[in-house]
This record gives sequence, structure tokens and C-alpha cells, in this order.
Amino acid sequence: MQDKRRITLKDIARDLGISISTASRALNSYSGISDETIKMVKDYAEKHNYVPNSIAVNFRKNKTLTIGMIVPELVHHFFSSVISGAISEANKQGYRLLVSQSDESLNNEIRACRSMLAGSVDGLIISISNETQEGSHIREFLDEGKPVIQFDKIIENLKTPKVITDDFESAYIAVKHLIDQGYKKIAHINGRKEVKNSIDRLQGYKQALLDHRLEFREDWVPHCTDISEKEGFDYAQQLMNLPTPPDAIFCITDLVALGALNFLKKNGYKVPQEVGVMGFSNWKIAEVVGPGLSSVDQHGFEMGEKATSLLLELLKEGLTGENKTYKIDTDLVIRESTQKS
Amino acid sequence: MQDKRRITLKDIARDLGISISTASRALNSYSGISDETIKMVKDYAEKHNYVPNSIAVNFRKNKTLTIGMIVPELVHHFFSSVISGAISEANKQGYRLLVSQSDESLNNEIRACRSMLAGSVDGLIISISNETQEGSHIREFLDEGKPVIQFDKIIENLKTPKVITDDFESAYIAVKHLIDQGYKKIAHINGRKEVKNSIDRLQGYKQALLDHRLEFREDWVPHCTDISEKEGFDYAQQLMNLPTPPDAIFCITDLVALGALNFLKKNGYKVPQEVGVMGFSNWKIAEVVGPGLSSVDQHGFEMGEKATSLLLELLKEGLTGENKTYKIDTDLVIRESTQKS
DNA sequence: TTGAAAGCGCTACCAC
DNA sequence: GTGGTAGCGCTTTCAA
Repeated sequence: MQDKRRITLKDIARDLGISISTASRALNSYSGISDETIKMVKDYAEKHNYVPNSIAVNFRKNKTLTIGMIVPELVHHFFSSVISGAISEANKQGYRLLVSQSDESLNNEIRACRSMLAGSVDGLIISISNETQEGSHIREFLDEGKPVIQFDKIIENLKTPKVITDDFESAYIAVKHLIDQGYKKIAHINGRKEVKNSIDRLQGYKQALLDHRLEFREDWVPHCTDISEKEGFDYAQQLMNLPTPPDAIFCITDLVALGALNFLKKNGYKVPQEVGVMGFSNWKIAEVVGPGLSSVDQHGFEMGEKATSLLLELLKEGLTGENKTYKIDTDLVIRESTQKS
Repeated sequence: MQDKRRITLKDIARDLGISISTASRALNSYSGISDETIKMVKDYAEKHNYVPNSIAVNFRKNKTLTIGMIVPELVHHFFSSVISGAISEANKQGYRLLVSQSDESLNNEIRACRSMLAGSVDGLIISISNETQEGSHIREFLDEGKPVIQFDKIIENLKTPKVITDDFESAYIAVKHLIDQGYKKIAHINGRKEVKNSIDRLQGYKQALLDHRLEFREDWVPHCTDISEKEGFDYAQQLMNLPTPPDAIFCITDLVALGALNFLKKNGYKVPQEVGVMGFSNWKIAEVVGPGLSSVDQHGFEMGEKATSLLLELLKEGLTGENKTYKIDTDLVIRESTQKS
């Protein structure tokens, strides 16, 4: 293997008979350098394929031009969309993205944070794991003056900017759509009771029922723990076997909705005529399943962009940011599964 | 904001009345340092929460402990699985993963390569974009002695280790399954004619037909350009409208298979009784579509792990690697769409 | 077993 | 407009 040493500023300076500082200034087009010199140096650099050693630059400037991103799960339409948006925005501004995942484990999350904090990133964008309750490992960033943006799954009382889906509003709109379609007994397969997204969606669901004078029943609101297809199937079964079964099911997630849909299809319920089904997240499966699943699109890409631009702004200003919450709009995507009328 | 300066070796040395080099050696437990000193320094470091400035270490050692990964598209079940596997393996060995995507654009790919080459990574794992024909931007890594691993979509004549799906074998097995099920007129919606994966799958398809004395017809092998659902739909239509329509369709990808499936369902063809459909990649959609789509699972996570461990091995040895190809096994996942019998 | 010092490549300050 | 030089934090010779 060849280890062709890269040409350095020193080489340029020597070959051109100028000083290193002049070469540096010329390449960075500082004021106070003659156009002549600038041209000479730039031409030489071009010709000899000079690439500044960015490790050295980083070292000198004490920054990395890299931002870290930690998500609970990478193989997931929503999170990969967010990452995609983050990369896009970061690259636009000359930054790179270091990606890690916690696999929903607090220990992994802490390890990832530590590794990034050791000097590989200038700031952090994170969506916490299910296990994370408290954020001392995240606070370490702030303590060193490195900004953090939380998104989607957040720790409320950690003083960072937050980018989230407006879960209340989105759930409200989704349920209102069901109501508008003429469904009257609307159940909600919710998520974990202690997770903010679940709580907010549940509130939005309740408020929509309240505002439209529809009945709310505790036994119409089961709570998932895994948020899996199987749970969707099982809870749909449980709901439909109630003495008073619902005529629509609003699901915490498309995967759960898929399970519900499968139960309903398998057992001869007509969707959407007898039972309406609404998902959340608008994954690819919502589009391809039969019948097409109405869902709420969370604009993951946009969320990634927003979180990144917020972080870069703070980086530019040298701040760690205020405790402000930014809500990203959602879109209700209406498909067959709720088209009763 | 607070900018609590982090404690450095210098601080430790000063406070402990020893030299910087001793402090450094103690922390790294070099031989030739008294246990006493080691203990003293380590205790002090622990107590004052010393974290080595990894930018400085990187600079000094001229490496970053970071590897770069460039994929055509991040929001994609296969690629996010690969990334997930790569992160897992990299972290295990103390490395981090910098992720970028080309969006199937050669220019973006070149830009991403340049950015990483400038000093942010020690090596690269890449799956090239559809537009990429030639790899001078990748060769720049090798020229600097930085190893590269190609995976999935590769440039054959670039001297790097390669990790790929055994497309020939996988296609062969998939088609053989169709044959075993009793299908006799098997079409293949292929990909671009110049892309290696397409070519190999086509060859596997042909060989399976040949070995089982089934007819091969050019007009049964249309070529996609986008590899989209729409193309699947359109080509299925084209195939079924031929004077001699096929009784099974092997699709280059699940998305294409989905389009084909949709065409068939919409037009009253019974799947799998009248027409069998086989996908490739085994995305989530293959599992959830009705009827369930038989497909070939590519083991993305494993591929990411393998590519990463190969890269780290080279990094350890200081080599750029040989032109060796590693084929990752696939699994045939049989669902309803091909269960004729 | 320890210390002094060079130096990685670059930027930025201070002279001239 | 340009050059000299200090120094970022660390590792690693070389000397003692």
C-alpha cells in the first residue's frame, strides 16, 4: 500500500518561497494579501491537489464541524427520514453527521453520548430511548457549552430546544376526521401511559370526542407496551369483543393499525364500512396495505432539517439554547380505511 | 452559557507536580511508570473528570477513529439495516460512523467523498449511486492509503474488498422455488441493463430456466430504470397483455413486485393461483401486503457488520485491501404470493 | 522511573 | 502585504 503523504501548507510555502502564514492567508483569501499572491498560491494548491488537513484545522479551532445524532432505532421509516433531513441540512452548511443508535437502551444511549462528547462532535441532536427518564448524560453536553436539540422523544425538563410533532393537535385532527366521516364509537389503541407522545395523542383524542359530544370509555383505550403489530391485532380483538364494540379505531402507530386491520379483515369486518381504522406516522405500509390506511404524516425529513438548523444556529452564536419547543406540522393522509361516506 | 473549559493533561501535571509526559504515560498505563504514580494520576483524573481531548489525540495520531459510510438512499429498509449493522460493529471496536447519502447523484457522492477524505474518517464504506460508472473519487482514498470497502452496488474494477449479495445464486434459488411450485412461464422484471446486481439476477434467472428446461423469452424480461412501484405496475400490465403472458413474475425488488401485485389484483388475476409473484429484498412491505409477498432477504445488518469488520481489520494492519469479494448469504422467505401448490 | 522538548498542521497575533 | 512565531493538547523520542 502507498501512503502518499498529503501536501501541507509548509510544502506550499517552501516551494513558493513564501511564509506559511502567507500561504494560509492566501488560501483563505484573507484581506491584506495581494491578489497576485492569492492567485499564485491557489494555483499551486490546485495543481498539487492540496487539501487542508481538517483534523489539524479542527484541532486548532477546537471544533469538528460534525454534529452527532442519536436515535432509538435506525431501521425505522420515521427516524431514517429525520436522519436524511439532518444530513441534508448539515451538509448544506458544511457540517457532517455522526450517527448512533441506542436500540432503546439507556446504557447504549449513555455510551453513545460519552463517545460523542469526548470531542467528536460540536453539538448533539437526540431522540431519547424508552428507558431514558432523566438526562444527566445529556446535560454533560450543555455543561461543556455544547448545544443539544431534542426531538420526537424528549425529556421535558431538560433545558434545550425541542422539535416535536404536535401530537395533541394531530390526534385531534385525525379523530375529527373519523367523526366527520360519521363514526360515533371511536376507540383508541394508545401507547405506554408514561410516554409523552402517547399522553398527548390520548389528550387530543379525548378533546375531539368531548368537543363533538361523543362518548369516551376507558375500555375503549387499551395501552400497548411494544407498539407492535401483534398488539394491534390483539387489542382490536379485545375491542371488537366488548359488549359495546367501537365502530372506529384510532391507532397510536401504523404498525398497530396494521395489526388491527389484519384482525378485522380476518374476521370479516368490513373496513371502512363497519369499522374505520386510522394509523399514525404514514409509513410506506400505510400506502401499500389493502385497504389503504389513513394516517398522519409526521414530516420526518423536515423535522431533521429543523433540528439541524436550530443546532447550527446555536453553534454559530456559541449558545446552548433556550427551553423552546418547536412543533412540526403534520398532514392527515386520507385513504380507504376511513372513507365511510 | 457556560464554557467550562475541560481539564487537560497540563493541568493534571501542574497540580500533581509531575511532568506532562509522566501524566500521559500514567493515564495510558505505559510500562516504566511506578504503580504509585499511575494510581495518583488516575485518581486525580477520575476525581476531576478528565476526558482526553480526542481531537488532539486524533491530530497527534493522525487518525480519527471514525469511518465513513455513503449510501445511495438512507430512507430504505435495506440501507438502514446495513447502517445499523455498521454502527453496531464499529462501536464494538471503539469506532464511530459518519453517514452520508448520495441520493443517487454522482455529484453528491463525489462531494460526500471529498468531505470525508479531507480528514474526517480513517476509511470508507460505500455503495455507489446509480449514476456512478467510474471510481476516481473513491480511488483518491486508496491513493492516500485509506482503505475502502464497497458493498451492494459496486464498481467491479476498483481494487477494494467487496461485500455483496450473491445475486446470481439468490435469483436462481428464487426462480427455482417458482419452478418447484409448478409455474412454467416465468417472467422477470429486471433492473437497469448496466447495473451489476441486475445483470447477475438476470443470469441467475436464466440459468434456473435453463437447468429446468423452461422457455426463456426476451419479451418476458422488461428492464426498469427507476425501480419503482409504478414501473412494476406498468410492466406487469405489459407482460400480461402479451400474446403469451407469463404465469409468474420474478421482480428485481419488492417495490416493483408490489406494483405488479397491484396491477394483478386490480385486474382480477388470482395470486398465487393464476400468477405467482416473487420479490427481492424482503422489506416490511413484503410482509404486510396482501397476499404476503415471497421475497429474498438480503441480511442487511450482517452486511453492514461484515463490511465494517473488514474495514477495521485493514485499518489495524495499515493496508488498503485486496480485490476480494465476500458474498453474504440470503434467505428465501416464502409467503402466499408464490404458494401455488 | 521520570522530565524536557520536539512536533503533528494549522491559525492568528505581533512585528516590520 | 508579508514573515516570524506561539501555541492548540497530546504522544513520543531522547536524556538523565
